[in-house]
Formats: sequence, structure tokens, C-alpha cells
Amino acid sequence: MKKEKKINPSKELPLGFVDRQEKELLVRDFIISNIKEVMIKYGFQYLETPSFEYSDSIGKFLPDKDRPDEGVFSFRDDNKWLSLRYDLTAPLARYVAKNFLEIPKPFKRYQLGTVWRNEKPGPGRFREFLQFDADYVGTKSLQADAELCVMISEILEKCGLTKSEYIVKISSRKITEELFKKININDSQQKLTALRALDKIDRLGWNGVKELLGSGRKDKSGDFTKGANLKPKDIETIEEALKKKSPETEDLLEILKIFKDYNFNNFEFDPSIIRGLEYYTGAIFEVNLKFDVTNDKGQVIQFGSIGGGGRYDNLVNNFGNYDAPATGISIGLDRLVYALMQKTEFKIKQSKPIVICVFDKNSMKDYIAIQTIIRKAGISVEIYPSESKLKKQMEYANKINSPAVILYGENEIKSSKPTLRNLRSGKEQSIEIKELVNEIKKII
RNA sequence: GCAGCAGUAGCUCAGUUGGUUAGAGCACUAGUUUGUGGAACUAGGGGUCGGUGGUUCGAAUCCACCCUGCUGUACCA
Repeated sequence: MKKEKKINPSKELPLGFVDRQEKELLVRDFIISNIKEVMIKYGFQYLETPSFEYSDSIGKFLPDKDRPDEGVFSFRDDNKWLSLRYDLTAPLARYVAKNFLEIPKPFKRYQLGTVWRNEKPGPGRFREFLQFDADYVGTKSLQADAELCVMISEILEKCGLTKSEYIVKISSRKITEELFKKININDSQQKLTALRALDKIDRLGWNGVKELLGSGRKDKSGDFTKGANLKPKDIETIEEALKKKSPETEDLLEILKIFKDYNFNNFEFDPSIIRGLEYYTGAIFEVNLKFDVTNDKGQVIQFGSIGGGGRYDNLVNNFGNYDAPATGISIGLDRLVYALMQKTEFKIKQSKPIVICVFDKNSMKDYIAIQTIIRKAGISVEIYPSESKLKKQMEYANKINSPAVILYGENEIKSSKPTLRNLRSGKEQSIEIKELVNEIKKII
């Protein structure tokens, strides 16, 4: 009989999906707890919406296509297309439209949730990631826009970033709109290409952007990108306009005034920031890190922004007749985690369990008794799960970074004096049970 | 998507112009020590050489296609 070749299931993960380990999750939890604290202080309410939405509810319409636009993960269910949400703003708009009459106006909500994007992953950038999003719905007041920037800044500083390590950049859609009107670009494709080119100034610099506004640009690998084919004179006009150090549009002037009242100054006017192309209508903001981020080979990489947002006055309106101007901001949490973990001074302390070694299964009652005492004191502790050689148990304790082991063998039990071994110093001491908790506290 | 580079043990990598049974370090397991981890020594396990097909007497090595990773670029609502 011939042996069938066994084909094992793949251990690999789908492109852009990753396992996340404790080290990373603890940093993430730390950020989340800071976010929640700040959200409460600023009076936002907590909301959760489902991972899936009908594709058309989150802006994915399907004209003659057998699947929704690339960029989202979708599947067909009973002739309706469902998509995994790609952000938290679109579901919010849907939620507001659905519950418009019941919710307070303005509606201030924040949300933490996984989102999915069917795009090429990069460093600190995955196809599944956690996003934080805070929005003001139902107000035109620019106080809201300004406060979002102040608030995001407070969150970042709570997470340990200093003012010199990040900056909030602001601009307004109105600037580029006026600019395009001035130089008379009507072709919408051309407008789009130009807008996208402008968005890249931080990465490519002015020369790169100029090439993209003109005939096109060849990148480092030799790949060529077509440009917007603007006239040199128009490119000059744009360059001139974007050099301006202070804003002239009314919305930004107002926001700047409010920043002043808040005594907030870690921002920068930057007319070249664009953010998404679809729904923003007014002020836009972007949060950038100012320190170098490296990959695991130590190379400095293009990291981009860790979050941003802006005013979107028409999004809720798309669903029907309710008029709900809105503004919001989001952070990609995993990107922030990735960046924070690079700061060498950034370490989150975690308490690993004390390990009680097992000499004899029949003494389990005694092990459990001291385990209970220690746990009651709120200290992490566990009994080694089997009766292995002491060496193995010690190796285990060492491996999990346990601060200490408790040796409670025949003689110790007889005298009710367990031995506590400090795994960092290697010192051992014999201790009365009632003193055990106190001694452990000295070690951890 | 496009372009460049890469893929050999869990990890980092070596492997001569195609030539027996594919190697090293670290990690892992067992022992030196039946009550002692982080050091040392000894022994051991572990590989569809990214996959599939082709060329060849013979392929980790050459060819084709595919997959995956990295970097850049595009897209990012």
C-alpha cells in the first residue's frame, strides 16, 4: 500500500494579519485606558457598532461590479453585500441616521474597534487593526474641531509623548478648493491627481510633488507614476500658495483663536495636508510623530501619520433628510503602539506569578492553602501544574519571568515554614506562613 | 496593483563551477545533579532546502510560473 503524502495545514497567516503578543497588548491597553479617561473628561459617550455593515451603508455602492470596490473585505449574503467596516466614521454616520430622533444633538461619541482594509500592509500597518475614533455630530461650531485637537494632544501626552515628539497639523479643504478654482482646473481626474500629489509633500518633498503635478515621477525602484500634467505656471501658483505660513480661510482663523483660548500651541498650519479625498468638507487635521521610527533591522522607515480627521458636514445627510454637520478624529492604535514601543524608556511593568513548586501531589492541600493566602493579598501566584523534577519547575518559573518560587516540601510542611526563593537574586529564606505575603511584597 | 531585493532547522545564517546521507551558532529535549532556574559540559531530536512543473544520469544550486516577506511606489473612502 502506498503511503499518502500528508499535507499539513498552513501555519502562515493571511497577508497583513498578525498575532499580537502580550508585550504589545499591554502597551495597547495602556493607551486605551488613557483614551477612556480623557473621553470621560471631555464628555463623550461610548458606543459599539458591529464589524459588518451592509456595503452600501458604509459608502460602498456596487455599480455593475460583482464585488464591492477593492479596499474592503466583502461577501454576498442573501443577495446583499456585506462588508467589514474599514473605519468607524462611516458606521457612526449610519448609526446617527438610524437613531437621529433619539440621540442628543450634538451627539458626542467615541468608539474603539477593529477595522479591516484590503490594502498592502506596511511597517506598523496591517489589514486588521484597532482604531479609536471620537466625533461631534450635529454641530457646526468650530469649537468642536478645535477641542478635538486639544483632546488628541492630551491623550498622546498621557501616553508619554512630549510636545517635541508629535505635532497636530491643520488645514482646510477650503484652501485647495479655492486654489483649484483660481488656476481653473476643471477636469475632475486632474484635480484628484493634483490633490493626491500634494498629499505626498512630507515624503517626497517639493521636487517630488512638482514632478507629480507635472509629467510624472520615477521612484527609487524605477517604477514610474503618471503626473497631473499641470502647466508650469499653475504649479508655480500652487507652490506659492502652499508656502503660506498662516491660514487665510475663515474657519481656520476661528480655530486658531480657540486654540489660543485653550492655550494650545503644539500645532502647525500646513496647507499641504489633504487626508482622505471623499468626504471632508472643512477643517482637516493630522497627527504626526516627529521622531524616527525604525524597523526591526534598525532602518528608519517612512511611518506617516498616526491619526487625523476633519469636518464632514454631508456624511449623515447621505442617508436621507437629516442634516447633521459633524467633525471627528481617529487614531490608528497599532501604529501608535508600534511607535511607542520604540521609545527605549517605554516599558510597561507586568506582574508575573510566583510559582509554587510541587514536590508531592498528595500535598496539594497545603499548596492550595498558601496559594489562597497569596491570592487573597492580590498577588499573582500559581501552582506548577504537575509533579516534575524541581529543575524543570525552576526552568519554567525562570522562563515566564516569575519573581520568585515557593518551595514547600515535606520538611517545610511539617514546620509550616515554606522556603521563598528570589529568582532575581537567588536568595532563599525560610518564612512563617503569616509572614509570607509581606516577604513576597518586598520582592515583587 | 507596479517595481527592486529576498526565501535553507523555531531564530540568525553557511552551503564552492549542479555530485554521496544538507551544515553551524542560538533555541529545544535528556543527562552530568532523584530538592534548585539564569553558567558550563555531554548526548539527542528537529529540514516537503517557500510551492509546483521542467532541464539533467543527478537540482538547495539551472529555467518557468506561483506563493510569501522586505523596501519603494500607487490606492487608502
